[in-house]
Amino acid sequence: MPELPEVEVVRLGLAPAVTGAVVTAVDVFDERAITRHDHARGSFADRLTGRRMRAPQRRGKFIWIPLDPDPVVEAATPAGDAVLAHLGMTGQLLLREAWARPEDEPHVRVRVELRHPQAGELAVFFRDQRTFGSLALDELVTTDAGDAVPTQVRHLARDPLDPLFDDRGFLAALAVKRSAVKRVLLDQRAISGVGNIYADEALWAARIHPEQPANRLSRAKARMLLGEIRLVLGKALIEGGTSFDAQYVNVNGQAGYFAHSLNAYGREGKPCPRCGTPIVRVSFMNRSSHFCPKEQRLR
DNA sequence: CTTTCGCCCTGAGTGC
DNA sequence: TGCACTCAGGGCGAAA
Repeated sequence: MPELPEVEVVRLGLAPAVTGAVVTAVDVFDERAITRHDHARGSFADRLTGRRMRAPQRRGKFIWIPLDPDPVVEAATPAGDAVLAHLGMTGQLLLREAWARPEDEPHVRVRVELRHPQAGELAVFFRDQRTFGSLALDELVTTDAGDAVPTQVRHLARDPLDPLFDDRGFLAALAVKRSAVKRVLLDQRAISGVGNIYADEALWAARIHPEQPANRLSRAKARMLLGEIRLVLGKALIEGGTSFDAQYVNVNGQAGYFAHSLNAYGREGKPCPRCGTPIVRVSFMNRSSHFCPKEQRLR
């Protein structure tokens, strides 16, 4: 459920607490929470303990926190390394007092204890009900544009809120692909950060049927779609993200408000806010698509 | 190469 | 009340 806006809210919340902090202890309570980690180079806890964190970064739905160079294995990782996090469906990164007990709340998979030069001792809890999320220590690699990203993020396209997002490249990808336009929106190699909720919302705003073949969109329509993607992601970010239940929350455990602003997603049978036609839900790619059957026609 | 499919997982909700 | 079943879906790797 956490898509770009939710993940960005988490990154912004994490930043003041972790930037400059030193990891004093790492407890992994459930190994499934670190399935992204490559154990061949050492355990997650061993590699993270003692390291100093820099400012958190994000691309698409991935967050990472670059670390100051490790004095022990400096040569092995020329661009450095980082703690990488993907929240999956139900992952949460929560700021806690250092004395807070992980066993007092459900699904705490990992606890990272920090000492911050100003804020002092604190802890970050990684909670994850469905364990689709994961943490890892990952190597950074330098991209063509000169920025350093974890190896697991390398294959992702930039996200539409990234100033270096390749508008022309994305439009070209749409123009070439015969698959459903929604499939392209969910393909993180074409555009990252968009998930089921914001794909449905952007398609509704642009009046495009989710199963319209991407290459059948006019250039103008495709450009409008990209604009609506940026618009809906930006609005959701300002509202603190979309929360349906207690699953998505910021680092302080608070829900976002954007669920009230959804026009299509999760509104099956309810009137389209523009024309009143009941929103329909159809099965698509093992998930659901919600759209207005009157305004979003398959051509 | 593209596209599809199955798997990972838990708790809320539904139907009988 | 209880039990079986369905659903939510991001990422990834295997299969077609």
